[in-house]
Order: sequence, then C-alpha cells, then structure tokens
Amino acid sequence: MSVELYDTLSRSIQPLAPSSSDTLRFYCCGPTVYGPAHIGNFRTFLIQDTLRRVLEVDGMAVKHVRNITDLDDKTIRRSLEEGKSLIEFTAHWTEKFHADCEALNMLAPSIEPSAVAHIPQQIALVEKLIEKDHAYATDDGSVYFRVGSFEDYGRLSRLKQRELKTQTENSAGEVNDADEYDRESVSDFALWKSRKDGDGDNYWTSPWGEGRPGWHLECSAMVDSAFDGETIDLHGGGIDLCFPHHENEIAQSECAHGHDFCKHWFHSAHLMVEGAKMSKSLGNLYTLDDLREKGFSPMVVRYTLIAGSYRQQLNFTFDGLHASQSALTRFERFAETLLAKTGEASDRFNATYVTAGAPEDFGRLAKAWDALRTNLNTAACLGAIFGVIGSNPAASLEADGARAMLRTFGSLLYALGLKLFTIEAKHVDAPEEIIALAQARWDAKQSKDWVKADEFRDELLAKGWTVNDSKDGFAIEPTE
RNA sequence: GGCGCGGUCGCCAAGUGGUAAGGCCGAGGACUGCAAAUCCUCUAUCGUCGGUUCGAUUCCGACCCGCGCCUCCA
Repeated sequence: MSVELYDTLSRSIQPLAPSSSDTLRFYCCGPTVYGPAHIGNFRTFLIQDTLRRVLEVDGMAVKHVRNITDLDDKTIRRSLEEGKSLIEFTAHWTEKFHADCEALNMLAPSIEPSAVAHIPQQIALVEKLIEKDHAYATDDGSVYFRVGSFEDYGRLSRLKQRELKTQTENSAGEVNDADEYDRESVSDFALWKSRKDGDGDNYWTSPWGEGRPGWHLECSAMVDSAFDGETIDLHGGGIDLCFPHHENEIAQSECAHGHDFCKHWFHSAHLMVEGAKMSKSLGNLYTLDDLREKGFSPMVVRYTLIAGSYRQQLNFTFDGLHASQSALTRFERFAETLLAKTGEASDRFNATYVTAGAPEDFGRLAKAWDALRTNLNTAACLGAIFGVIGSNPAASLEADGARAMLRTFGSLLYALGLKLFTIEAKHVDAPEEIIALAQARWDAKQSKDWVKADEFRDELLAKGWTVNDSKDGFAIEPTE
C-alpha cells in the first residue's frame, strides 16, 4: 500500500507517486517573513512536514521545496517603517522562522528559495506570457495576466470564469474597479507591478520599466527554478490559497509551459482559536514564543496542531494544549516501560529508535501506521497507538520483543515528528524563605509529625507554592 | 449568490451498511501519613425529518445550525 492523500483538484483520495524520476516533487507555499509566524501558519507547515515524514518512512524519496516570501506589500511596508533594508529585515524574520521550525522538530526543506533571489526568472516568465499573448502591459508599466485567455482558469477552486467576471464586489463589500488599474477585466491579476512611491528602494528594472513582481508570479518562478520547469507531483498550502493564489500559479505556469503545472493539490484547513477566527484584533493570534512563555513546550504545540484531521478546521484551545501534554506524557511512560525491559536509558530513546528507517512489520502498531498512510489520518493513528498502550503489551514482552516494539513505536513518532523526553520543565527558583519552609516541612515529615508538616504545607500554599514529595526528597513550584 | 468543510459522550476527536477508536476532564479503586505523580476500572446510539435496505451514525433527499473562501490571509 502506498501513501494516499486527498487531492483538491479531483476531489478524491489518490495515491501519491512520483510521475517521472524516482523522487516526488513537492512544493509548498512558505511563510511571508514580515514578523513571527503564528500557530495557524505552523499548522499548515507542520502538516506538510508530517506528510513528508510519512512518505520518508514509507521509503519514498521526496524533494521538498518551501519558499520564503520576502517580497510583497507587507515585507516592503514593514521594512520601510523600521528603516531597514528589505534584505536585512526579511533575513531577521527568516532566521526566527527557522528557529521556530527547529523547535517544532520540522525537517528542513530540500531547497528554500526566496522571491528576491529569483527576479530574473520572474521577468523571464512574464516575457514568455506576453509573447504568448496571455499577458499585457498597461500604460503605467504594470503587467497583467489575461485570465480570459486561459480556458481552464478556475478548475481547481471550481469557480467559473463567467462568475468571476461579473463579480463586482469582493467579500468585504468593496467594489472591484477595473478602470482604476487599467485592467481589461477585473479578474486579471498583476504579474508585474510598476514602481510606486511607497516601495522605497525596492524596485527592479524590467522591459516594462521599474517595478516589482506580483506575489502569485513568485511561486511559479520558484517552482520552475527548483524543478526545472517540470510538472510537479504535489503542491501544498493553506486552504485560503486555493483561490486565487494557486489558481493563478496554475494559469501562469501552464500558459508559459504548455503542460500540467501540478498533479496533486494538498490543502490544509484553517485554525480557529477558542472558537473564534484568529485575528490580531481579538488578541488570539499566538506565536510559538507566546505559548512557550505560558509554559507549553514546542512538542506539545506540535502534538496539538497535528492531532486533528488536516482537512478539518482545528479549534485551538488551552484545554487542548493541556490534553496534548498529558497524552505526550503517556507516550513517555509507555516508552519508559519498554525501555525498562531492554535496560536502556530514556535519554537515548530519540536517537536510537525515532528514525525514518521503518520496520518491515509494524506488528501490533500496524493499524496506527496504516492510518497515517490513509490520507494522513493522524487522529486515528494516535488513537490506535493509545489502543495498544492501553492493552499493556510490555507486560508479556522480553527484551527482544520490547526492542521491536520500541522500533515500531519510534518509527511512528518519527513520522509524526514527535520527540519524547524533551518537554521543557518550568523551572522557577524559589526564594530562600520558601526553601526554608519546605525544608522545615520535610524535617517534620521525617519525624512523622504530620500535623506540623501539614501546617507548613498550608503556609507554603498561602504564599503561592506547592510542594510535592518523591521517595527521597521534595520539589517546590509555584501553584498554578 | 457561487465554491467548500462540518454537526458523534462535559470538551477534543476517529470511524464503518450489521448495533460506536482514542485523548482530556470527571468518578471509583490501588499506592501514599495526607497529597502530588503514576497505574487500574467506568461513562455515548452518532443535528432534525423522510427514503433506500433484512439492517444506517455510515447511502439518497429535504430541512435546521456552525464555519471557511470568493483578488494578493497558512
């Protein structure tokens, strides 16, 4: 059985396989680096990363390309506001993005092209489209794609050209005014934007004058560049990009090359936060750092973001985050139980067992592995793993059996991108006074003076500290 | 209006034409001086109404409700 995935274009689940060569060509629309990425962005990137890992464990070679959008209205505006060059500004946020990706245990893409580094390719693509009469320059030096010249336009999102042309206002109720931009049709979109005052130094010379590329064009050019203009096998992105971004990518690339742009489209649903649409004004737009400050480890965030069906909206809540934390702890307990049988230490678990090398037989965890290969059903996979954990399989295993199960469990964790034993403990240093109180309580406890010991505990509690005992000592932490 | 997704236990969430995985929370138990942590056990007939069928949560139809996209938001 190969890996199967829902395809937006055919509206059906299709097996994934490289069309030519033996490597799957996989392109993802990456982040716009004008600030820290939020968890909604990461949900999409994490799902893509998880799919890539599943393919890898399944034995398929994948060329994974994810671009950096460093040239658009937002990056230009923000960099100017901060008085930085575009390069300097976007380099900073690209670096931050990389750090977050690493924390979330995401594999680095095979190639990570940037829009600014592909200006000549973008200009060449526009020239080709003008040559073939699919694009036209306007008096102000902009170039537009002539949507009416591409019969298949709207195929991906199932929007009919006729309806697009007659649509006179957008969802915000703003009028789509064709005249303002000198476009032939309101549905025509910009390939090249002529230089505006607000662009600062961010303009390039082109056959149509100074200006900069349009956003949609960037992806088409980077796909060409990374994959030699060949048809790609799989293209991913958030569902919001389906129209118009991906529709426009298809139009540009197919009109320029005369062959299919992409075979299989992979769209992930959006994230809601506490039941509401994520937005800055609601104050529910979280970054990874926000959650870390609240004490949630990146692995807990990853678990939360991939635990639900990727095609369904995920409602991100702090309840959910806590649930993930508990679930991950149970994974760790399970691993520890098995490790106890093999006599290995838990700190070697990730390096030894969490690898892309798949066992021939997933044994009792076969159901969990099959779930991942069937349209990336992470929820069913996790459920199946817990089903096995609940049956306490370690009880009847000797060292060899435990090792085999650790290997299959580890492969699943690799595919899910989850590392165990990495949860960052909240470590808060207690003041002297608190430590003294806790020590006094411990001493009272040692002399079996329970009344006194409890008094000390109440006192600590009143001061906001909780004390927990273990076999040979105590730990204190701020009460939640 | 167009395109699309969804309504399953308090919360989250799989799934199948033959009588519902799993996680969290909660309850009970074990352990512990008491707690905490951990372990064990327990909790649903699947939005409404029709239809198809021996049998539907799963297929079809209608309806109700929630949500996303519809020109540059992952």
